[in-house]
Amino acid sequence: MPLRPGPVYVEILRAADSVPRGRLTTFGEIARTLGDYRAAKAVAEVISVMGRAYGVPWHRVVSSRGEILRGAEEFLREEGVVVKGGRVVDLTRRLVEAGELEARPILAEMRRTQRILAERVILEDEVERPELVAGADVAYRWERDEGGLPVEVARGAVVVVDTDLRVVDGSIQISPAVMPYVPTYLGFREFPALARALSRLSFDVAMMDGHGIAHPVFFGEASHVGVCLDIPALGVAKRRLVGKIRGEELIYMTRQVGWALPVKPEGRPVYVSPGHKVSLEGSAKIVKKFRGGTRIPTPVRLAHKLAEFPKPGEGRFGETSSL
DNA sequence: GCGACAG
DNA sequence: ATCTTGTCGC
Repeated sequence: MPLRPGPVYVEILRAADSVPRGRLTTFGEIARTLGDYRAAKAVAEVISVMGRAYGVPWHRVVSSRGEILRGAEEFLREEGVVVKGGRVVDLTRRLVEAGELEARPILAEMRRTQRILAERVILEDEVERPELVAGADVAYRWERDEGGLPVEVARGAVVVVDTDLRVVDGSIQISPAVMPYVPTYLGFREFPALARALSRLSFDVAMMDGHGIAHPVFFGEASHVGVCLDIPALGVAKRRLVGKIRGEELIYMTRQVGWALPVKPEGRPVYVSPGHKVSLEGSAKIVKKFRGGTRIPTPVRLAHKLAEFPKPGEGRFGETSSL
């Protein structure tokens, strides 16, 4: 099966390819063309890692302050662009703005999909007393395909844990990443790898690294996975994406979307939010029950470890540990 | 420099 | 998330 970069990677490269010789654009302009300025950092990474190998004029894409990518200076000079101190001098005059770039507003389309699917989220407990919790996480690595082209690879891992916090089952699934990490679109990035691993196992509720409804359109990764696989799911995150903390409640747009559960009296809280077929109360209850003395609950912690790509020379059969 | 947006 | 040296604390 040949590795093909997903549509978001393709649109980023297409946008860069539409910048003519002697002109420039920015990571942010490309991100806005895709439909969301939040993708600016992802654009920078994709252009710098994939641009040269895919034959697009990567050197014509710079930061909003005119900072150029490493190695771009000689190519820009050759096109008559003046570079001084690692920055282009006349960005304004040469700038190709978002409206002139050739790319589809794919992130805007994905946002619409999130809004539609968010209406399907159910915030009631399907399972009253979960016995088996599936911790799920994904690790990433840039690799090269058979033709030497860089592709980002996802390694999804799921660990099923019982009420004694014992591992009873697990799965690892490797697949090409479908899109780079863009804040608020994490569900799209991780869903394929998670779905492959989750669909091979049986459990009562899935717990993943990320947020559930604590999201700008109430459709974080845990909601995405929960709705699309029609399984109970909840999110556990180390950092906040949206909302304000009031006591232990996480409030966004006048309603509670999750919890900021204290771990130690003075330590940082862990953010918990329902994804699908789990209630607010249920999500906190499950995390407390399956938390083994550490900040990150055991199922997610183990999944995180299992997802890691083995270092060269370590592990057998491509596995980090045996399950 | 500030603000900050999961992974 | 990944890249990475040393450092702090249970």
